[in-house]
Amino acid sequence: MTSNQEIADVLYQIADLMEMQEVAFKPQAYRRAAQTIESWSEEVEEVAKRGELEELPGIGKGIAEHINEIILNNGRSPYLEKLKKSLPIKADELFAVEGLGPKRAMMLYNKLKVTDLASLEKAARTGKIARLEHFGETTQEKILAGIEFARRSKGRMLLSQALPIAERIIATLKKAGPVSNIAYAGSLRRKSTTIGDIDILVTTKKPKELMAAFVDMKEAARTVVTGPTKSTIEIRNGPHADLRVLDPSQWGSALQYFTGSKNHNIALRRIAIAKGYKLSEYGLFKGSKNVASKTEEEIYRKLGMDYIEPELREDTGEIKAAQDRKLPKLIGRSDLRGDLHTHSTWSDGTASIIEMAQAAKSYGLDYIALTDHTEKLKIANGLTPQRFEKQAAELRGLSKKLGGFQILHGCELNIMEDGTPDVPEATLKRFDIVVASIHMGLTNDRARATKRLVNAISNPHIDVIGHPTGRLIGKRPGYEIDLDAVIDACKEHDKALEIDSQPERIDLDFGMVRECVKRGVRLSISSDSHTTDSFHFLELGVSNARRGWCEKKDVLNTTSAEKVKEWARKHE
DNA sequence: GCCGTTTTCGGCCCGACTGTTTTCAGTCG
Repeated sequence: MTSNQEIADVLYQIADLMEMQEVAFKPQAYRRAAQTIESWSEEVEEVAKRGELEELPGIGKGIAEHINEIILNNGRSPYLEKLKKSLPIKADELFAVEGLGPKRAMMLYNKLKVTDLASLEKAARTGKIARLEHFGETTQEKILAGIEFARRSKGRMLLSQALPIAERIIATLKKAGPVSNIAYAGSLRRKSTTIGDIDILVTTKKPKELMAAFVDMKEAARTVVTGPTKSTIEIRNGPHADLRVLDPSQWGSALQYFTGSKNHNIALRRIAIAKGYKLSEYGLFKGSKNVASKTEEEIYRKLGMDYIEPELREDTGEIKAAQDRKLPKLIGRSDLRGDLHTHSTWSDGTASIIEMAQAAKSYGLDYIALTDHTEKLKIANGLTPQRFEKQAAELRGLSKKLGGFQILHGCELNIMEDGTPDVPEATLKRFDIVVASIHMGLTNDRARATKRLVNAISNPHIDVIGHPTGRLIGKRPGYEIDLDAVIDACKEHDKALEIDSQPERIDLDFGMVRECVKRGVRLSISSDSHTTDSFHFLELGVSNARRGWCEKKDVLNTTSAEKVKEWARKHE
């Protein structure tokens, strides 16, 4: 099986090399196709088998042929290899250096035989770049700084890491001068799983003071660029951050523009052109007349569509849905009434049951399911059937102290190699709800992992599959699963799949969430809390669910504790 | 190479900032 990411990477490489040879328009076409493929929730290899590649957006006859060839050769592309022979450049490495694009990279290759990051660094350190025509000392210095940054920032930041940085910048700016509007935009506002850099927009009567405060922030390691309306700094040990100062009359168009995504904006601008408008960050224009720019809402309205929430702006069908007035009414944090996956000191949590319950209550929830680990997960101090009995006794004693807040008794059991639980049936029967997860054998192949999950879903005592793909963002990809087969099993047995909201998990990913929503599979958004201060992770899970077009009705824990128990009881 | 509210050819998003030019190309988002 050749993964979607592998196919997309090949197409990206083709685009890079073509761009360096100054091939017109094709690079964009290949990149657009690559983006479609890496965000496609179904395996593209399956689409290819059905002969339906050309139905995917941005993929026509030519690229479909390339994809078939890549699949046939197990991920290798003879076409790319031929390109590389004529131009042996690691373009993706070089383009990651700030200020280096196709033209300059080509010049460096022709004059200095620069092909990758190492040879680029050598050329810069020996002063050869500064002596080239059209380059200079300053450019050489910038390239060296860029190399360092590219090496350090390989892999993007988690959403949960970027959010507090953005909030700190906003707090600093608010102290520096009067601001009428301030917000973060970009992938942060769209709540992407990972974030490349941070975009802050502001309207103010004191632009100079705010720009100065921004580049002088104590978190800033250096200034990358600075101008009257735009500055970029590098956060110490962190990402780049941009500040843009705007006129209040252009707040909506600028927020729309800088929120992106790029593909969403390109699609919008095409629609604008078709309607005789021009859309930019300064507004929607008919000739030289500004017809909408104060709010995002009026821009979308003028373009003949409903307002599109930032989380949906990826050009994956949201524009058509907005035109047809068929956008989903997205779930919000306040729709969640409980949390169906939490831990206590009985297994590997850091707080007692009562502390966890009180924390959940003050976070605004009505109930939690206590789902400590089971016996086979030794490293997490998993509970034996006897200890679960004792835990049940403690729970009975607690119920009076919680003033209406409910604790469901559950567990997070281990799905063993053959798909069976590591808990005897008699013990399983006593739980209000059972979450089942794969913790061991994470390297199973696709067929095996799928079979384990399907077996678990078919078990009448199991209600929810926890972190269904086992991924850790930036650390391990997780096991591959046949989502279709898992969805079929969930539909057949009316079981739920979890969106685990731990920042490095966010598992299911939004692409798979969207597939579940489309097919009517119930979801559970849970914090997987091991500490009293983890319940706010639910906001990350909700954002991810929103990116997957999820509504309140799709999520199990938007109902009452009683309804959840009733649903679980039906399985046995 | 892809696509269609200009539909099978002829387009393909738009503007700011920088460095090295001495009027603009390259890069970025």
